Amino acid sequence: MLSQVESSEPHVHFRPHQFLMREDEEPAVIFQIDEGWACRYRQLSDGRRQITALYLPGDYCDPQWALGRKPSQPIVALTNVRASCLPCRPPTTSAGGTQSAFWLSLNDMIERQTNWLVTLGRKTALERVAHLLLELFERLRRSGLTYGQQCAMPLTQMEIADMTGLTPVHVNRTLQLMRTRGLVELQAKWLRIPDLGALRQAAAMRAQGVAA
Amino acid sequence: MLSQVESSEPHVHFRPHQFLMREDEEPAVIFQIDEGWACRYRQLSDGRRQITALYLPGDYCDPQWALGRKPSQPIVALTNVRASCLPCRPPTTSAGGTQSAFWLSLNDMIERQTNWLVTLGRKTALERVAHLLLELFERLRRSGLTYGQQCAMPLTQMEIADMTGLTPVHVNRTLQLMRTRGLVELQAKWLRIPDLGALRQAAAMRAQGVAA
DNA sequence: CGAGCGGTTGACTCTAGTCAACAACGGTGG
DNA sequence: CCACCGTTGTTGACTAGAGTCAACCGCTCG
Repeated sequence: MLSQVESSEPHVHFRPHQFLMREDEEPAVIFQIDEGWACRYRQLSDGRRQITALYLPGDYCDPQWALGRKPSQPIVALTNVRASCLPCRPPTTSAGGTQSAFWLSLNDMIERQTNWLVTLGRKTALERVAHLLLELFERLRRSGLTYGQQCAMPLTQMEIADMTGLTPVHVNRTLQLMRTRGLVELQAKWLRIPDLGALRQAAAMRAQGVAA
Repeated sequence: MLSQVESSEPHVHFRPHQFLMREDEEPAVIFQIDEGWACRYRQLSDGRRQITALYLPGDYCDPQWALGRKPSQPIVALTNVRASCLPCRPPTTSAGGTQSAFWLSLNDMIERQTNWLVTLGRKTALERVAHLLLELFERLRRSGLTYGQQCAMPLTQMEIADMTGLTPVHVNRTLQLMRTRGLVELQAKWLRIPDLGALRQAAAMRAQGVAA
């Protein structure tokens, strides 16, 4: 169930539910996801689970490992994952300064995390799910993984629940509501967003700069 | 209402409700809090507010500014604040590597933020408030600002609510409950924790390493 | 063919939110 | 010195959004 990383091998594969990293393990490398989705989470002793980060193609996993101590949360593959292995102390630290793609990606991750604090603390179920689907679409679009108004959406409703802090049942009802309002079309692990502006409004997100 | 920072002056003062940084402003310096409390927050268009970070004495404000673009959230003083001004591109970047106090503090901040994702996503009102009071006490203790089982607690119930994603009314009821259970004594902006272990359990936090 | 997972729906419960009134406190200005 | 006023804290009655429990469907994969 645990990944066997060979330092001489720059690529690794993982199956769904396979760990990329276990809690309190010393990371040997930082992964860069080439294909597939993964997530970081914490599980409480009574079973409640919260997903705290989602890793999509192109993402570093995890950039924070370059900063300090051991990871405090496990990371698990959600789909089949193909990843490259980078050294844990990226040369960018001393070389390219803080403006390198690597450090900017850490900045982005912190930014997303902060946005989720607002969503989990203050938003309704519909706003939460809208935030998630919107973020997925826009991140995938930046990586060229969208097709018109559509993109892949392999998450189960259970996983959406663990991401949005809701129960699977309520996620289901919320998705129904969004469908009837024409905010999203979601079926067969495929997402279509008819009106991005409407979804952004439903998510109560900050207005998005066009040039960004 | 806005701070006047002179680059030749290494110290600045702020009054309660005064901004250390406004949204989308270009930071000229990174503050290090010498005294007092501040917070970062986001406010939604309908008034809902979520505090996303708390800055206590010793904290950098904000370490993330060394990484990238403009801050997307305002920072405001909660009490009187005295702070030092550090350059935005800390020499530590190229010099001391990623193990410097500065980068470790960024790591800590991300860690705390991740813990709050779990709390806001999955925990009950009592667990949320317990998490907050516990974190405050332990951060202040690390800075030598606790006195036995006690520490300062200048936050209003309104601010606790904006931190924990609750309403002020419910924060009040929750504090009452915690008082009757003997978990905390809180009065006159002063917090006493009779049994740290009990509070940790009530907060449903990960068990804390003794040596940490 | 059967088991198990993911999705759907209904009925009911309960935690937290809302609205409203009032008390306690602190600072300000007459 | 004290009356006034805004802020903070407290309490009660009621509401609503999300959780719980349970049943059932459809599909995929051994």
